[in-house]
Amino acid sequence: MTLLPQLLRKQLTLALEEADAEIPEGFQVAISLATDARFGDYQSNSAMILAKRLKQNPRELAQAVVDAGEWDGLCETPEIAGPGFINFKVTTEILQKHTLSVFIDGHLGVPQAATPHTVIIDFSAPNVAKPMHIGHIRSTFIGDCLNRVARYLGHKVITDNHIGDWGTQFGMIIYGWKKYLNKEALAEDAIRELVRVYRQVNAEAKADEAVMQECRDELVKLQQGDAENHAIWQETVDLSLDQLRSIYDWLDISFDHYLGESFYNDRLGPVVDELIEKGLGEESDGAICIFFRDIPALAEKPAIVRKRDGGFNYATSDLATIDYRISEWNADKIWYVVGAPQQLHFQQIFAATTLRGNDVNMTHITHGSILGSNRKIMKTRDGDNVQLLDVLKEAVERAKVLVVEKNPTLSDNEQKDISEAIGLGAVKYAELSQHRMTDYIFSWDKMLSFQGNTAPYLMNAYVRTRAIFRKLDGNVTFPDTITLEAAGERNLAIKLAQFGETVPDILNDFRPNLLANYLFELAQTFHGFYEECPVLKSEGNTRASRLLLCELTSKVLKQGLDLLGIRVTDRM
RNA sequence: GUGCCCAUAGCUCAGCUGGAUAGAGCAACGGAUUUCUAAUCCGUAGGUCGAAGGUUCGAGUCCUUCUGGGCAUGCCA
Repeated sequence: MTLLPQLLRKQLTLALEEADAEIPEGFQVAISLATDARFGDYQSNSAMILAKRLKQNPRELAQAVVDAGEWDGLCETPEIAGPGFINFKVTTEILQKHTLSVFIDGHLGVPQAATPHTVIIDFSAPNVAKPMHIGHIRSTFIGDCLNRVARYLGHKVITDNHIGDWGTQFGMIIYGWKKYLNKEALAEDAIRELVRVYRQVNAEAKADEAVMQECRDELVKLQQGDAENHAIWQETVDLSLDQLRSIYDWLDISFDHYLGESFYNDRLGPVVDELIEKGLGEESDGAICIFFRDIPALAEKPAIVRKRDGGFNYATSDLATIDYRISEWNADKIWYVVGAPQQLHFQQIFAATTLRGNDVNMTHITHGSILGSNRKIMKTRDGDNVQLLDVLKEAVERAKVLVVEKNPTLSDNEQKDISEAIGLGAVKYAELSQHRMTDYIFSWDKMLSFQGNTAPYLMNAYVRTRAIFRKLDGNVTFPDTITLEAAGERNLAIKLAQFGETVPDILNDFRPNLLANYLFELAQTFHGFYEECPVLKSEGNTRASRLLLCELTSKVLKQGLDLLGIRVTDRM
């Protein structure tokens, strides 16, 4: 199916040719949404841009193009406005036809990717033996949303949770496990007990060098394959993963793989050997480094792939990971949803990958930080750090109070189900409706707000559509023609047509908030329609058309929210 | 020191490739409901887009400088 702006662009391009305008090489006419409803539905500034290049009067050029064009059946005669905008208002017939085709389309008007890619998305990546805190929601929710969108657009996506399951902290954990572990506490809440043990050992090791040394020894034994230590490590990882998975399940986020750092342990040495062999790895101050002398920004920023003590670090691990993803999964794109502080690291990794002769397309999808009340990044050690699970539970509890109040007759199970959809949805929406680059200060009230531009607002629009169909007796048959007369109907139809324009845009710059914004506008438009246009009390064609609009709104809201990872319920 | 990001209404934020009179939500005030679910709708009020220059027919958006924040800058990830 063809989107409305595509139809207009085609027609405008033809008009330019008809008007004998000189079109410079590479010039493409652009159609965008009207910035204001009184300008029509869509607008183009192409005449102004072209006039500038051709040194002509923009309004005259616009007029000539409009006069030369053939607009019948597509839109009303375009109007020239301001310095030379061409404003379009599509005809009711076209809009009606288009609405029906979106309604019938299995993808609600969202075009499929012209060239599907195999995309690896690397996101969330928590450390084991530590609880996920509020800072993890950005990578986790954005990554999950991009996964859903990319799949919806027809790409082959492989999600991989590159968990931090191998590192120096295991020396202390193993030492503490052997000495201080409370098995009962471990059974009750494994991560909490591991954190308790870790903190205790950490404090002890700081004060006592002998303890520190014992921790190092435990780590060395682990790395050398000591059976007991390996078993402790394995159990730690398993327990942590159980707990992480239960949170992901609750959030309806799934990964195809959980290949953490430990998985690549045996592959690190060979990577470094190969780098040395190819002349890319050089010794420097006892370490093996990759230098990027041809890249000005990185000229003085080598990547260390083997430390002076012979150990490897995360640059090595990431290179091994890339190798695996290319050779085993045939990745042609890799998206890293990781915070902005790691920019330099990824620049180095990407440059190294190019030097090694791989042409996989890699993107570091950065995001800002969640700050504490002191405007500093929330760190695990900070006292005011907020655990993710606590936020989720609080959100669901606050939602429950409202759900019970508004739906006293529903069963406990239904109330629980709705409360979870609302609470978890609100937290996800709070994150995803924000531009990913901006830093923001964590606020319970903002994160858990249910009023205004929030998930419950969108969910409520959906619930209103479902309520209408619940009241209908018998089966609904949707018409194969519709009429759009009232302003509310037309506005809604135009807004619905934009779903297919919005979804692909998300991946241009990896911006889930574009979808969130669109869905908010759709819900607003629907609420307006709902006030203005009674459905069940209307009759004939009007009623049938409105029912269809409601059903289409319902589908788009449900699908759109699903792309954000937010679930809808029929009541709330 | 160098590099990256950010600064928009009282508060929290949109504003994609420069486009028309800069928009939402929250908070404030005034209205609408014996409802197709008011978690809603309509209205009022609120701005020299951090500062100063520059490019352009046109700048919140691009360039330069400055101020104020955040982050990164070789052996933690």
